[in-house]
Amino acid sequence: MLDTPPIDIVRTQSLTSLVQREVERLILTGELAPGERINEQHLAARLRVSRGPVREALRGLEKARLVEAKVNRGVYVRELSVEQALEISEMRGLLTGYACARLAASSTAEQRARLAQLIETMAAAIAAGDAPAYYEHNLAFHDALMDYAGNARAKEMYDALVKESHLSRRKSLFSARAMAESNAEHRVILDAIRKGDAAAAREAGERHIVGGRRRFLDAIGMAEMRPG
Amino acid sequence: MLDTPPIDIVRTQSLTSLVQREVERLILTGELAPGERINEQHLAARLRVSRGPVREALRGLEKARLVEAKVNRGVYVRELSVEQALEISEMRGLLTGYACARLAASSTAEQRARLAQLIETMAAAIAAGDAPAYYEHNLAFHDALMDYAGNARAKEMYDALVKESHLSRRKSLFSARAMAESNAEHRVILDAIRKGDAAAAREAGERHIVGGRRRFLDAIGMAEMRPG
DNA sequence: AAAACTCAAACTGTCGACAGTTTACATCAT
DNA sequence: ATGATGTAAACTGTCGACAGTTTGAGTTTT
Repeated sequence: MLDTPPIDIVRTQSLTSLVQREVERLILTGELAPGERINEQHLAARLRVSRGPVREALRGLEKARLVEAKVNRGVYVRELSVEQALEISEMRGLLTGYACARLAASSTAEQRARLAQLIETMAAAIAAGDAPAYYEHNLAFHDALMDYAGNARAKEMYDALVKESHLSRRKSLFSARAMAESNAEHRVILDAIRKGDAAAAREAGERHIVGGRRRFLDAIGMAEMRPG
Repeated sequence: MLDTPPIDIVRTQSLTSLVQREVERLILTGELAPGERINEQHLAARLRVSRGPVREALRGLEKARLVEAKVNRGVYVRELSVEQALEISEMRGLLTGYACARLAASSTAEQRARLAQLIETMAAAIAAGDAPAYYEHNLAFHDALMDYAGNARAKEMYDALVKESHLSRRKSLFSARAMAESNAEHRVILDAIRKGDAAAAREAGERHIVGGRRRFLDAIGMAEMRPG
């Protein structure tokens, strides 16, 4: 396994939670690849911990859908089929649409200003051809949307879906054109929110994810799976 | 703790999964009440199992939001605030609306027939004043909706939300009037699906859950918290 | 009588070990 | 060479034990 620094004992939180966070990090960054087996003993030795906390952490990650456990056969980083990835994206779209509708119904001036600011930052990233920066601020924009919507449960579900979507082997490397398209949709969303048009905001939020899915499929050359 | 039969060792599945299922059952049936502490040692002794599998099972239930773990202080059956219960119901409504829209866009004759059949069964239960039967078939109706929608992820999220909603201490004991209202909404949903009107189906599905929430609030005498 | 303190019992977090299963390799047969 | 077979190593599932923390009863102090 990989060279991560061992975890030190902290009395205010359990080793399990630390292991869980660390393994989650390894998965989300791709250091542990989808389909890869996670060896309990090696992982425990790596983190200078016994197998107990490791097993508990893996059980948690299993429920979070980041790993799959096969009885007597070990735990594997979950692999996402294209179909599963699309389902996840559809659910993200649903939640995003919901959040947009809620914001259209009630949002503060500061919230709208913050969203506008993020859109401008993304525009700057596109102009600079800085895809990683775009990616980062895009995440922040969607986080803000879900945050401001005021439904904690919705945000948690959304966050879980985003984590899960990282299991997709295909890294979403956007072209400049795709980024521009995406950010234009962000503007449509914000406009609808500003107008207080909940139905339009919802539609724009859902469309945005559908558009993201299309851009994703185009990027991996599976345009034929476009939603019909 | 309670008098459940001990779990026997089966080699094809782990004790952890059996313990998890059993504790989940205890929680969903209310034998373990929200707020109640779950003693690892007692539970392990009850089920004739060591603490390892019990701890792993509880870790899974924590991620499923059925229990909460406090470091060094044990695991408690989760308590739901009214606000949290409403958030859950809102998410159920969102998913239900989604499923209805999908079904309006594409469903088979058998599926529509099955839904119609469930509605008639519920009508019979109402006529007979059989609230438990209504409750059961209502669950089946909503299960079928999510099943037929064809998005496995959506169904899993929905199922998780339903389980979580059982944490609400207020048991939803419906009056005959509430049941009749609820079933009338079922008919509206099915009509929209039959007409292939996705927007109407979605609206009907969401309204149905909102209506359920109103009936719920009426029942517990908190009408003032009606969504505004 | 109420609050602060003391100490033992109870409990959680963690560990190392054992049993049973799976996996991988070496050997043998074809 | 290829496939089947047997065996040892590796790994998972489970258990019992120990250490540190929390809880609660009993005692002392104000």
